[in-house]
Amino acid sequence: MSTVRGARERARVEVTAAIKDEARRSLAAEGAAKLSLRAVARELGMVSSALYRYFPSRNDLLTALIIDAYDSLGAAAEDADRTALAAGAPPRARWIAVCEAVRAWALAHPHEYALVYGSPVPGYSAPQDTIGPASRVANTLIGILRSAYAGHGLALPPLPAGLRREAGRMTSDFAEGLPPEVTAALVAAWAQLVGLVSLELFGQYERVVEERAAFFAHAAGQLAHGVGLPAA
Amino acid sequence: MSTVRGARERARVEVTAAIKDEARRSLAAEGAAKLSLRAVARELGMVSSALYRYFPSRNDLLTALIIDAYDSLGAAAEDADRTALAAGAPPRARWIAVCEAVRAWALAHPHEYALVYGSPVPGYSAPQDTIGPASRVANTLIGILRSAYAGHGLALPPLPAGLRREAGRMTSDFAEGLPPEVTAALVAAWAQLVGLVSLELFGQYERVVEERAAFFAHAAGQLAHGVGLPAA
DNA sequence: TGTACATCAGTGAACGCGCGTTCACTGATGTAC
DNA sequence: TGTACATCAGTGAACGCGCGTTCACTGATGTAC
Repeated sequence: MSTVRGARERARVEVTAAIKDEARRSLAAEGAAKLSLRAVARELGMVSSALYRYFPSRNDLLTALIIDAYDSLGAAAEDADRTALAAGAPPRARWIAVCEAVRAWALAHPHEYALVYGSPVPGYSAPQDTIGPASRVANTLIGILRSAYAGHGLALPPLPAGLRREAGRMTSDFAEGLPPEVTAALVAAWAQLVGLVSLELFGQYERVVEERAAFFAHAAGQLAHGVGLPAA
Repeated sequence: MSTVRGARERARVEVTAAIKDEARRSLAAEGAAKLSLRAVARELGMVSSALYRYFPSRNDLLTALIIDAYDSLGAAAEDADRTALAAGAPPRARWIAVCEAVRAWALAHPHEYALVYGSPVPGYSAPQDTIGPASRVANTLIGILRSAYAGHGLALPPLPAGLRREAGRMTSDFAEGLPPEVTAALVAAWAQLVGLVSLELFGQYERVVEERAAFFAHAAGQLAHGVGLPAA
């Protein structure tokens, strides 16, 4: 009953996937704001109204793409960490591996990256379902810092008075067990990581940075330093 | 001849400004991808074809908005630095003042910020004219580092071998006079600054960072540290 | 100062296009007896 | 195993909308003599 579904159910799964694949292709050509159900249907040889059997509206299709993008990016980050960990890498190397994985995924899926980390799509607001997938990358980074902290500890300067409460709240909200100054540094590093990737991807490195891989590797090392994972 | 223009010329300047103002308003409501000449014209009580007397196409209007946005942001950064300098602030305080000015401008003009630092508008590619205005913020930061370097110097660890050439090239391209490791750190800090502002603005701080001003101030201090401007 | 002409802002209609969504329908697949 | 009915994927037409851009035009402003 749960393994062998009927032809109807199997077809449904396949067509749903085909719609999302085609929508991702359309995303790449036109951007999220111009994602069009009719264009997707046309490309699939269906009539546009048929898509409504699969997604109740354009926004629901967008939501599905966003969740998939977060999940795909999150999986890439988790894989990179798992691989580094299996190779016996210390926390700093794991951190850098995850940063590199995020950048690599973004370069491979620029429009899905823009979908989640670019400017918001006008008229669209992400529903609750995106929250879980959205935090996978951050959780991976938190995991690395947790094990570093459990190992040799993380030495960071104390927080300014004005930020202690907020850092405490953030810690108990999503980074239980870390010292608050590490939590604060982590969030800042995460924002900075996204900044590095976004600027490269959105064309701001034009005429500025040429050797982008080397530059990113250096910056990722600085980020590691910023969260208390200094070199050597 | 150059001071008192005819009624025609004065009208042209005013209508051009009115069109851009209305377009900025429309930007805020719908986003850049949906910026519509017809909607702008409608709002101004003109007929849509009349706009073609002022901008040869939709893309040219977009370009004008982008240049204005870069200029407005650049002016905000420069003002902040001038003010800090006039108050006798040391380089680190000037750096932080400029970062704060960028954030404040972005919060005040979120859609213009998204226009220049958000995901690229599909089907639009920025022409040469945007390059100059685009670099005003970076140039302000470079100026601060130059005077810090001329003063007490800037102590940063040496660059990894793989980045020395690139850092040298960047230095001679746009930061003549700075040590290459400072140039590299500056570019990374600039990307990270944009990341901090973008994430806050694009809604990624939801459920994560609450006391955003305090958090940003702390992060800006870390950025200053990263370019060799440590506290006290 | 007055006249003839050139310039140009703004009009209104049109072209050709694409969009999201609804709805009554057909016909194939699945289910209960 | 066979029949009757329910479910549901996909169709095709339609609604009502908005878009960028072109074009021939009117009428006011500016310029040269």
